[in-house]
Amino acid sequence: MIRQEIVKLVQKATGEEDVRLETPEDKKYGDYSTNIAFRLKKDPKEIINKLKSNLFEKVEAAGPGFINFFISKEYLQKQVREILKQKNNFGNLKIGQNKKVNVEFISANPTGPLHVGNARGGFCGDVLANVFNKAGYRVWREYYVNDRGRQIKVLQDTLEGKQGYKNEYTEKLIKKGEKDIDKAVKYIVKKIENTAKIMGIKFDKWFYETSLYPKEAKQVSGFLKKKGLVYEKDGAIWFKSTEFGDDKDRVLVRAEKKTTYEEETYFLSDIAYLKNKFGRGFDWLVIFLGAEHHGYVPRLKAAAQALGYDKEKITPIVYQLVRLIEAGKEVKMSKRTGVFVTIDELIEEVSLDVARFFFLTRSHDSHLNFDLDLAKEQSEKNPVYYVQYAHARICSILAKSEIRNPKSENVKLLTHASELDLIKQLIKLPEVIEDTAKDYQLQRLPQYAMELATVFHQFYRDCHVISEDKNLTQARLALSLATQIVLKNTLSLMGISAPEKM
RNA sequence: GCGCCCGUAGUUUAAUGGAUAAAACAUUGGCCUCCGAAGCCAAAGAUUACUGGUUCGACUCCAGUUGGGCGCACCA
Repeated sequence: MIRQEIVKLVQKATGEEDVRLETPEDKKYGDYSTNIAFRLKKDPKEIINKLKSNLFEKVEAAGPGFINFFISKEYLQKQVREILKQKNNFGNLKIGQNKKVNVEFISANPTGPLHVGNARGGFCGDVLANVFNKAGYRVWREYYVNDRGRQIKVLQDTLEGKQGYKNEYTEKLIKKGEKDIDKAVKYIVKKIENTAKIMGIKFDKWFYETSLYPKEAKQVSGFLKKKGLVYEKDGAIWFKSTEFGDDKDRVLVRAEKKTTYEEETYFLSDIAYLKNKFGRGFDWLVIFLGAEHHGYVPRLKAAAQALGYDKEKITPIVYQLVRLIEAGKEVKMSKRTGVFVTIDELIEEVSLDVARFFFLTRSHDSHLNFDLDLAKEQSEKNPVYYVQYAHARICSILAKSEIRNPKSENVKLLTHASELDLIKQLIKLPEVIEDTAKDYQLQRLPQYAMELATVFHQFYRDCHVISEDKNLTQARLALSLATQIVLKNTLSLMGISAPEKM
């Protein structure tokens, strides 16, 4: 990775560990730039003199203390061959060090269909898992099924004709006269599994809350009791989560007669689940939570500490809620009233590729307004097609050329500014993976894909690929092929198809 | 009341404390005798909610104000 190499060079020249590179917006400031001279209050020229490398066309001092790096074309040309060699492995990193990471997402209650609110966590979770995988982690996708507790009681009430959940699944169950709650849950989970499939998500495990009972739940409460972290009050059993920074203690086991369903709270289940996950050897737990559950983070971290785990090994990712808009006005989504747009509906209307791109383009911590009519109307103009078009265009060129394996020895003929710009964009993929694996800002992926498509289209405009000049044709075909590889790589990270024709 | 998140072109959103705040859609104009016009080029459009502070430098960090979302159960 070029960025890493430059960082190392600067570290060596300055003796400073903390070196950060930026990619300037304006080309005249180079391909990469650092403000290290400013931070160290040193003369940039002094640092530049210590830099010994053939990576650069030139390195210059500029502005109030920047050092700007211009990558040499020889280096860039070589990268085309590198990409062709690595193919789908291009962009694979080792920062995950083969560690096992468990990514839990969606985990919606089995009481009705998944809706557009669940779509956000679903697509983000799946794609982040892809990114982790590419960054060198061993990834495990998990869906936690809350198949006990209050919502199941309410589901049962629904089956018995009392007030409850109103949706196509419960209506179907009522019609069938299903009264067996286990069968009802099974039916709904199967439906949800199918929706996940439609979303292009493959969970490695559907973990049932009930599977923690009675053994693991009992073990965990026994463990906490032994540690003196629980006490009894008003007939209930409480966990001293305040000892670990939570703002109040939490109930683990309800007082009898205060509940019409099981006495153990979801929180006890969650502690047992936490222990179960670590027990399965995961080094890191990533959990996607809708904003309505953000208050749950401190008690989860408290539980981890009580169990003796490092709370830093748990990373909750809170995404803001999706607001449903109809005819310009907000509509409250509710599983009770049945007001929501299901994911199946959404994908049917706008296609999976558009749906994924739509949710990925927005930062998970910005609020999202979702208007199905608007989404339908704009789906044809979704930028995802812009990216896919670039891919299809490459396929068409490659098909036309009749040269299947372009010789990459000719890459030194790639000297046009548009060719070099394209290569510069191609070699940013590993940086995108690295940054995203570290900060979880998934919108970087669609952003990158669009920029890549743009520089390719510009290359296409400026440089005719298939021409009389055979050597140049080989070189440009090699570059096109490299672009195809990177585009396909990026799209597949997002779970979006890379069509050869459109 | 306390806590978390958000306020950026007409709209939907970007922007690891950096250099002229970026794109898509919408609007206006130009480009197919030439590898796919689902493309390219250009114009216009922003006091980054407001006020202070820190900094050589703030959309970004801090404090306050304001508008909105969410949470503060022996619900999950």
